[in-house]
Amino acid sequence: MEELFEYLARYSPLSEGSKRAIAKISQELHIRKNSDLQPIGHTCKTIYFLKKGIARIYYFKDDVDITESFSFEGHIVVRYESLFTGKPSKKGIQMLEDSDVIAINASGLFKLYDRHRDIERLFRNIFEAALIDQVNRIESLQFHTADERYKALIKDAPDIIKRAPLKYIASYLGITPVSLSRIRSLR
Amino acid sequence: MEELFEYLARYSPLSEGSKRAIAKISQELHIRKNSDLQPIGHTCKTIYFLKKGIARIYYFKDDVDITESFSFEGHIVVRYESLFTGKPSKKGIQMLEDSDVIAINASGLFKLYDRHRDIERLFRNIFEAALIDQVNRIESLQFHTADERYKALIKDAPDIIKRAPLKYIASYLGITPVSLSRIRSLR
DNA sequence: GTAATTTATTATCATATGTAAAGTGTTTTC
DNA sequence: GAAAACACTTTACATATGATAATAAATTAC
Repeated sequence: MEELFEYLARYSPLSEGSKRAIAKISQELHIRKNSDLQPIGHTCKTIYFLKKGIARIYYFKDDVDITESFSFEGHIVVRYESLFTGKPSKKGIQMLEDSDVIAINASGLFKLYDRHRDIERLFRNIFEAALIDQVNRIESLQFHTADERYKALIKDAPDIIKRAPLKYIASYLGITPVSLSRIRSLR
Repeated sequence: MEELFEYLARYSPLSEGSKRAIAKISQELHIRKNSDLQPIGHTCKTIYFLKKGIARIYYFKDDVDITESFSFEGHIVVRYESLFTGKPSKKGIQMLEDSDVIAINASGLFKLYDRHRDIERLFRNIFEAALIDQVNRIESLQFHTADERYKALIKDAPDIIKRAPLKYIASYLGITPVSLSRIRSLR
């Protein structure tokens, strides 16, 4: 659990009691490469922290597999639109490598908000940071070319090329694998 | 202020004392059509509630004016990436009509969090909802055609066509005005 | 109210990306 | 380790969108 608390401490401090409370509603999981951490159709009731490994959130649009986002070790994975609405998500979470994950029970966490104000504040800060990330992603999608987005991705996460199949990277960039191949062949 | 409190009540309840505290750090403004509520380059230190009128968040990319988002009466406008980082925003907020706005001082608001837990909780809820909106916007930009995005926009906000210049709508959709003209002429 | 400016449309041509199909290389399965 | 499945690249052609320019329509300024 230590990695998780190091991550959380980056957002705001937690009392020892709050840490114990979070530990109590969390459990460590090992997930095999290519298997689903959460399948499509389930309601998101868990906040996952990636200790080791890399994940993607994906869904199907007209039978085409679309990668909405990648998440790396040392970060959390959440399907916000399901977690905060309580509705089933049409998105799944798949691990792209054999992975170690800490699963935090979300309804348990939200209950802790009342008695542990530092926890509520901490997760408010985490979700505010996530909001910033999403705004920046929109900017990237709205007015950068596919080529620019690809360059930005490999700058941001150079090892993504080695760790995720190009077909997933392509749909993440909003293009087809064929088009990504073309972009890559220009270098 | 009543419209503001009706809006806030949709997210979670506020005590009378909390309402008074918010009113104290808020002020009503009248803004002329086409003028900036917040110019580019300023740090976002205010959360605006639109009583009447319509706003856009915009910025310049390579001298081209880009509309990042529209906001309508009965909703708030915030440049999250600046509000939560404290960094100057490269985005401005412009009113597209003569407008009535309630300006909530953000640092004043954040100070209220300590003594008014209902306020912290309320704004956590508001920002969580904003996070959902951004996730959905990403999905729209990532895997819908410009034509689909245009249809979705007029379904979502039919009067946007009458109230915002098409050039702004075009850049919001991630296309040029010429391309938007083409899309529109197909109907 | 007229002139000047801005906004929107249309046409033409260029470019980027999509689709489909074929071929090559890699991984998985038994 | 061979066969099958999958991933990636390349080519050819189709389509959508961009860039530019000309024109028309609407708005703004005086």
